[in-house]
Amino acid sequence: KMRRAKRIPFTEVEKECLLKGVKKFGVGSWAKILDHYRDVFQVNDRSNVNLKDLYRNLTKVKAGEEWVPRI
Amino acid sequence: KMRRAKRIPFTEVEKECLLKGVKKFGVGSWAKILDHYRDVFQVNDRSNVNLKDLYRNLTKVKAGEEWVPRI
DNA sequence: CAGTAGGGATAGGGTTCA
DNA sequence: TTGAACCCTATCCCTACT
Repeated sequence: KMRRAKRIPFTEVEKECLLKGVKKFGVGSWAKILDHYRDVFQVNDRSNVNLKDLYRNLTKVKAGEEWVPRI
Repeated sequence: KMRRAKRIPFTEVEKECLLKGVKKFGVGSWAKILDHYRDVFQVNDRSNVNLKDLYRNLTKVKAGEEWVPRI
């Protein structure tokens, strides 16, 4: 099974589409969000699991940081 | 999170096991290598991340040094 | 089989200190 | 100042479950 050759950081556009998608379809609807913004996410070959991971990262409380609701 | 009390240089045995492990399991299979040679790496409490860092140091091109394939 | 959740592993930039 | 060892964490993978 092939691993990705290298890590591809998410772009600001990808992050914005993910957050808009969560507003539109709800948390956990990764496949729906991926399809709705497929033109954006296909560029870097993102999967529904990638979107789940990005959301987890965007919403997690960083060390020594106050919690702020994200969506 | 606890920082290590002191820096522990890698032994020659540790370096040999790492390079053998890379031949056996491939670059990036740090957890597998750690487990296969656990008797060696447990001595100084090495982690999979430690092995990744060691490999990076062993294979990196030093200043003013010609590049030589390492594995 | 497709999808999601959560734990775990890896990659690569950063940091420390001798 | 360089470099070996160590840290940080975004990204990616594995597996159980539905």
